[in-house]
Amino acid sequence: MKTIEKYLTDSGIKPSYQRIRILSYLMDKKNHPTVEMIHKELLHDIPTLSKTTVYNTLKQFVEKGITQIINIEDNETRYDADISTHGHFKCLNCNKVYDFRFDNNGLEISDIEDFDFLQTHLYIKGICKKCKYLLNTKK
Amino acid sequence: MKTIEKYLTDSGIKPSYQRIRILSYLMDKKNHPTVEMIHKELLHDIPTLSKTTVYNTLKQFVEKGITQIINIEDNETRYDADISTHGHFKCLNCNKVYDFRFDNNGLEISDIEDFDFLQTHLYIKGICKKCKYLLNTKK
DNA sequence: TATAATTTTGTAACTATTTCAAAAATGAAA
DNA sequence: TTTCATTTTTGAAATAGTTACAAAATTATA
Repeated sequence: MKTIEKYLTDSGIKPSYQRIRILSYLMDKKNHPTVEMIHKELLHDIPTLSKTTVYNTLKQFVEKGITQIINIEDNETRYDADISTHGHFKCLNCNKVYDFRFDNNGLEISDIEDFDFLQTHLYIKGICKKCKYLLNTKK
Repeated sequence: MKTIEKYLTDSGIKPSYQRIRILSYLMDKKNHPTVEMIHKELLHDIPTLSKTTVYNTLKQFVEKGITQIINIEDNETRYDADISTHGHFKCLNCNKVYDFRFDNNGLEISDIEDFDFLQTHLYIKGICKKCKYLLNTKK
């Protein structure tokens, strides 16, 4: 069995064609896509693919813990098959979402000492390196 | 002039009755409300208050920098008049959103070294102290 | 007081997401 | 293979949060 099929099976998800393709998309592109983006892109290869399937599949991936939700946008949800602890940077100029690593241990937190932490989401917004130089040369 | 009116004026916002009431609500309750919550609550005192006004007012508050958006929920936007750098903890059991302080300097970030940071949002989800004990005693 | 500018309101439109039942595909048993 | 049961996908309709917009109401200005 292929790696991606085994990964689904091991996560308790039957590896249907649609599920394989959606997970592959997430893993290959690493672009933190919206449902819209996934659906639009895969429609080229799977003309019958419905948006509901994309929604259902992603919900299942999240429940089974192989995909995480990114709420860096105000209006729509993005998805990430990289479930390791990492942060997301959104450039307010080009709107691209970048991954970044951060040290969870160095983080000094007050006021919620005896709470149980299950998920940590770190979002930073600003201007990315590319846009910074681009905007500077424009002056 | 009252403090809250002066705060609005200083921020470049004309202190209309609705705006004063909405900002007061945010500052007094400190409950990271949704538009729905603000509207429902203030409707008791201002029966003509429209949801559009709440939306417009909050949008203006965010633009003028006296309110920040909290995207800890998947579906709806929450608002916070505390614009100091602080994190938000959401209890997955009771759904309450807690504030917490964290040391921004201790945060070691890789991969996005030359990026300009404008906003930092730290969201943690898990089980709060209250629910933790409550769930334990239930066993 | 009359007029202009601003603010609020309510309806309609829009968009992301969910619900749900029928159709299609898959799996198991005979 | 054929039949029946189960699972998955699909598409249409419903729902919910948000925005657009023009009319009404309020406030500021001359």
